[in-house]
Amino acid sequence: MVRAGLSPERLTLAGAELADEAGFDQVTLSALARRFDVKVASLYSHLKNSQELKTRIALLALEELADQVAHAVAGRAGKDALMAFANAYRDYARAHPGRYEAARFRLDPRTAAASAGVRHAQMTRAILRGYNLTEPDQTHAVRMLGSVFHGYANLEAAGGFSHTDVASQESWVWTLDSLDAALRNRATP
Amino acid sequence: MVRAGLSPERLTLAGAELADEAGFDQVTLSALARRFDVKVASLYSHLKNSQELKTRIALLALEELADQVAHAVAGRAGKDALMAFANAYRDYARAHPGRYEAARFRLDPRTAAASAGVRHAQMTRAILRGYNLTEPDQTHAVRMLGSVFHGYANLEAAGGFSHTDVASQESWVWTLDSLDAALRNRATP
DNA sequence: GCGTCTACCTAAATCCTGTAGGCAAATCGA
DNA sequence: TCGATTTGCCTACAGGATTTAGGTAGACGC
Repeated sequence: MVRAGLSPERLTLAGAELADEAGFDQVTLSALARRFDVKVASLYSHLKNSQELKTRIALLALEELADQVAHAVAGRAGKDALMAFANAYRDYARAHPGRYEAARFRLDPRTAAASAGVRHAQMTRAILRGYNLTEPDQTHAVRMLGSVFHGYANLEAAGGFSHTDVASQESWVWTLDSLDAALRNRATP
Repeated sequence: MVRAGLSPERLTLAGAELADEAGFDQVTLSALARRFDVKVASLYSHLKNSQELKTRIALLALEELADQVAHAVAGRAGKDALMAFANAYRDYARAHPGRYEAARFRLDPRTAAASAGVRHAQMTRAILRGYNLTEPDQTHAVRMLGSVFHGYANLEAAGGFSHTDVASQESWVWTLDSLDAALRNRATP
């Protein structure tokens, strides 16, 4: 009986790949067991339950996304930083739809507070420094940007933008231009 | 043996209520059968499978949402119409979280084309008439507005805006003000 | 080499989906 | 009103996912 060499990390990674290939809701312990050619019960030595698997995939996705955004934004400011941030976000959602979906998985508050989600909020605020907003406007802006990025990625993933011949890329740039203008408008002199 | 008086319509409505109470992913034929005190297999006389149930709930939600938006927007124009539209959208998402989630359920293209989703798109374009946008700007704007509304409702439902003491309502108004300004900025003279 | 730990196993309970076939209530035609 | 047909709900069953309990054999420390 050769051992498969499972671990929470390998299972999480395989789960993330499975999510990208088949959708986050197709990520089951059974599917994962098949992928490793192992019996389902064996996975319970490494993961408490399927909830933990999903949580781990979500945390992985948040981490990866935060890394990519951080890398994209580094050394940029103002509109340049805004565009880099938004593009990193959208690119990740397009390249890793399952992981992106996982990143939206509802975490319990304690887990969320310890996740890379915190870095996302910090980076968003960092972007906004270039726009000279005072509180509470900065908080409002964080929420607005989060909504647009998330909403756009979501609708695009759902195929909502594929029924006209206007390219999604153009709408995206147009949207970011509009947001930039709106934020500059809000700047305190 | 008293008959329960099931029908696709009653099942759909009960499913929608169940979604609001417990979440769309908790909507199962089993749960529905329990609610009607009926055996699961009996439901298959009225619904092809659980996919059809979910699709019907999604269509119901789209219909209801379109009705509410249409009612809210009637007789308004410009920013007034934009606010009414956006508020109707958000209010529905808050009052009926499960149905709202259902409205985002991925429909196959044929079903989607015959759904109230079409009315949503039309109404969004109607709102934008007040901003005097030419194509393709109008399409871009439709996408931007859809993203913001959807993204905001989604993040709010996920509890993403409950960690600071800045009221979500204020951010919402601020966001709508910003969008209005951005759209006015885009108007062709 | 021996004992312990642990990775993976079998077995089984529970729950959800879906199919096949049966009985009785509702309905309709004469 | 009575008989035939339709149909609403049933039992039975099969398949797949989750999860727990308990067993066996490989890996590893001494």
